[in-house]
Amino acid sequence: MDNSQSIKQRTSSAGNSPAARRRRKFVIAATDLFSNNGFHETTVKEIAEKAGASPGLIYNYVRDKEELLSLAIIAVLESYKTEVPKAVIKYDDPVKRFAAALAAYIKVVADKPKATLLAYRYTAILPSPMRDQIKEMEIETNQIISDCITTCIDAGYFREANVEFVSYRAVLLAHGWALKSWRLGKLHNVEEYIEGNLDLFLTALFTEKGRRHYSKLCNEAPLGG
Amino acid sequence: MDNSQSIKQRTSSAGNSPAARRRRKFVIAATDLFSNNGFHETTVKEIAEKAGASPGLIYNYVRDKEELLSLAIIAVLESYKTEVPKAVIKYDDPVKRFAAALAAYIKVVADKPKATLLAYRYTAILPSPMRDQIKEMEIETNQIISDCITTCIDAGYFREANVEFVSYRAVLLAHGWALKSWRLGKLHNVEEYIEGNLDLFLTALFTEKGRRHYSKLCNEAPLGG
DNA sequence: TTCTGTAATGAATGATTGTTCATTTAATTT
DNA sequence: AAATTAAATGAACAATCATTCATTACAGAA
Repeated sequence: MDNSQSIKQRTSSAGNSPAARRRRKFVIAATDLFSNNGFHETTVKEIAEKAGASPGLIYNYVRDKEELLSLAIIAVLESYKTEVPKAVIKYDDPVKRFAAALAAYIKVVADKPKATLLAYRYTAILPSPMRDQIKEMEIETNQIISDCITTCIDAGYFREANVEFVSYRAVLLAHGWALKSWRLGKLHNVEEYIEGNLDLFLTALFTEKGRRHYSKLCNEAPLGG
Repeated sequence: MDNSQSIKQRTSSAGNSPAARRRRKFVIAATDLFSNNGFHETTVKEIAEKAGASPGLIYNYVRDKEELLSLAIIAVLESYKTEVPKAVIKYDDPVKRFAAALAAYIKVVADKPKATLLAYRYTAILPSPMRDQIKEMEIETNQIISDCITTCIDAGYFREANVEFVSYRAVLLAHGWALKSWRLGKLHNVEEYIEGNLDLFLTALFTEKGRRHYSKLCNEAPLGG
């Protein structure tokens, strides 16, 4: 009868009420099943089972199956947007910041590769406003990397370049870790992948000044962390 | 009653019999619909309509809906495997060959970005033997690029590097053109994208000898084809 | 304990859709 | 023309699931 009342809390993911916690349980279960078996191949019943509840109950916390997908994908993007800045603020040096951002991004992806794939596979089926929100979040994370690059250029460490463009490639290669695993199987470990990509970008972008600056940095304290 | 007889030709895509042509019509219609609306969102009826036939007829040419998906994805990978070598054999110079391979790959992707996305989104739902075949085809195309890089290294133009690793990144960035369009919208044209990526790899990989060699090449005749 | 509102259940519903197959149409042969 | 084979149709079938809702279990208040 009354529509909007029965849905407990429509806040995106925050909150610690019992309602919010139960809701999160459903999202987690759904994420897991969607990631492993695909969205269309997963039934609501299975999600309920995995969350230790009955199928009907899900509809008290979520409008429909699709909303679970939205929430799952948004959680992934949120983890990018949280983890990358957290890594960046630890450093002052522009080059270190860039390196930390790239490394952090790859690590988040590597931590839950299936989740990244989920976003890749299913963003397209979401209704357009939701897609826009997701795109917005992507761009925000990209911006963090862009800023790092811009700072490096301003400091004279990186040569002039289309920043937006370079950062897009960095992000793509980060996602690449997840895309790789099922396309070509496991070839390397994450550390190697991070190092290889960092090397690629730095070698391509450094000015002479940047190169000297960097080798001095490396002698002082090894990168990574 | 008799199963295997009524299916006209189970050959992958070749043949010019009327049967093969009709079969291809279905695959083309399916590819278009799957690409634009998604596999699960497309009904067999729609495919039939688009192909100008009745739903029942499809099953004379194809085992099931899923086989249409297989054929669609395989067609994409086949176009990679055909176009890239075609571009490479036009050149003798190792660096030019690498450049041509990368450019060709990006161009095929850019020509049918939706098709590339199709492969990304739906390979996972295919049965494992089909997935393996697709993976095999991927690797074969990768190998072409790997070979280019190895030749460059042997000639002393590129520095030592993990070849498999570098070629994977090249492929990923090629696919990136398709992945980009719907994630971040259109930022650049393909030509810029090709040039930017080429620049990235060459700057990162060149030895001093390679750099000199390349600038000599560029003065003789501008790259690209 | 009794009452009351909320949480939870899970069988029933209804809509969708891949697939089949009895039937018709067309093409080819005799 | 008649007979035979192949191609094509599309209504009907069967299975699947997302979603609903009548019903039950529960929690706290009076």
